[in-house]
Formats: sequence, structure tokens, C-alpha cells
Amino acid sequence: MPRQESEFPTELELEILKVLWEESPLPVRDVRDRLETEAGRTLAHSTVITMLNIMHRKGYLRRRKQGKSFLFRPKVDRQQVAGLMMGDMVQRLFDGSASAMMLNLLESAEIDADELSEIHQLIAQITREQNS
Amino acid sequence: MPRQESEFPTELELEILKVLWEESPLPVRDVRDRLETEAGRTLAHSTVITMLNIMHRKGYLRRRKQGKSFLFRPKVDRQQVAGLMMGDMVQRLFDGSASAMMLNLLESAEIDADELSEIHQLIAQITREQNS
DNA sequence: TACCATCATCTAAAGAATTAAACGATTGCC
DNA sequence: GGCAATCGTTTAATTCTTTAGATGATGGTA
Repeated sequence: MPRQESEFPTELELEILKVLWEESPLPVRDVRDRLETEAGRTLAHSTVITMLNIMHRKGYLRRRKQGKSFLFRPKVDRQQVAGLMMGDMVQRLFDGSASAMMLNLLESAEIDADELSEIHQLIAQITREQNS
Repeated sequence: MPRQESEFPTELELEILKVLWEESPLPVRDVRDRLETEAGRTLAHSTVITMLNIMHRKGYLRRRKQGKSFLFRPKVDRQQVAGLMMGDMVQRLFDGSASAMMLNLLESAEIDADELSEIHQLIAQITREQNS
């Protein structure tokens, strides 16, 4: 028994989602162009169609026929996917402790003062909400 | 050109690393047993050996012969791997913004009051360090 | 010594992810 | 009407990941 199909978008699927989260709906050709300019991935037209169809089958995208071509747009939003992927990573790396992950991020990533301040305030706000 | 070998531990590789981060060095048989009890994965002995050898080749593990069997232990530490994987995810999901990732974590994950407080204090401490 | 248990190596199978060529349908234009 | 451009479908090749059987070496034991 080999491994199962990933429950999250794969690397290329995520790249395509990012394109479509930025602007959609888009026809195949435009997705292809943006993968090249934005992600530095030059793919054959048929490759992109194949991927879009797979993603449609998996439920990541909606597909609508316009004229003779299809327009694609995301069916899942960025927050949702990010949440799922992060949740998975929290499980796999930190045995489910989101705070352990945050502590790791704080220590290993360079986060500038403004951002730190923003996060600081958000925590304060969440704390207030929990206490009310 | 299909995809390349992952630069990070794969799913099963990470599971094995977790076993060895907990205790090492271990012989193959013990790794196998712990994968079963701790990760719920029942694998053939030869499967585990194959994986351990692959991981050794990739530089994730050290291997030492004791008697007729090998003992394995990690060559990479948890912080290091976590940092790399998180960095990759920050890139892929949040275009490099670690703070965006943290904000997402704060909003989507349930983090209890004690943990929030701990994080809050750590941020304050980092802020002080940055200002000195 | 002969046999059995224990280990490692070799080999390979099968699914997932990625890539794209070949082919066919449709549409617009000369 | 015919030709070229454009689009989708079919099919398949390649690599990575995961899995494990077959085989061979070695050491202990009856």
C-alpha cells in the first residue's frame, strides 16, 4: 500500500491557487502566463489544463464555460487552505501545540518591530475577548 | 521534467525523525515498534530499513554498527527541521511574511490563555532586545 | 555441525505528482 | 469552403514516495 493522495494542495496546485486568489476567474492561457511571470514556472498549455482539471476534480476550483474556453476560479479560500495546512504542520511538527509553533516562529524568523507590535496588540485583544 | 526530490523530510521521514528525536540511538527493530505504537504505522521490517537507509543517504541520520545491527540517530535537530519547513511554508503560503503566518495562527488555532500570555511576554522580550 | 533466528541488501512494485505530446473540435478569417 | 489559430481531451512518460518480498550473511544453540 503506497501513500494516499494528499488532502492538501500540492506544491504546484498551491501555486495555481495563489494565481487565482489574486485574480479570478481566469482562462487557462492567463493562468499559464502568470505561472510563468509570477512563479517562474514555464509549463506547456496542456500541462496547465491537466492541472486545472485535476484541481477541479478535487474540488479546489470552479469551472465555467465562456464561449469556447473555460474560466476557472477558486472554490476554497486562502484562509481556509492556510488554516488546514498549518494545522497539519502543527500536528506533524509540534504534536498539536500551536503555541510551540508560534514560539518557534518568533525565535527563528526575523519579524520587524512594527509587525511584532501588531502581533502584540492582537494577542492583547484576543486575551480580552477570552476574558469577557 | 517531473518534480524533484523534496528538500525537506517527507511525511514518513518526519515520523521516523520524531521517534529518534525522542530517543536515540535505536536499532531498526525499535524504530519499527515505535512507529507502530506512537504513529500507528505498521510497516515491514525491510520497509523501515529501506527508509532509514534513504534518510542516511540524504544526510538526516547517522548510522553506527553495533554487533551485527545498525544503530541510528538523527543528524538534524528538531528546531532546525521545523525552522526549514516553516520557512518554506511561510514562503509558499504567505509570500515570505512570517507575521502574516502568525496572525493566521492566532486567529485560526485555539491557543489557551496561559500560552497566549507566554507568547505575549516573549514578544515583549524580543522587542526589548531589538531596541537595545 | 546443522538449524533457526536475526539483520542487511537488492530488487521491484504501485500510487501520487508533474509534465506534455498527439489528436480532435471549433471558430474566425481570407 | 478551406486554413490557421485556439481550445479541450486522451494518453502516457518520468520521478518521488512508500512498501515489502526474496535472498544472503552471521551468530547462537541443540
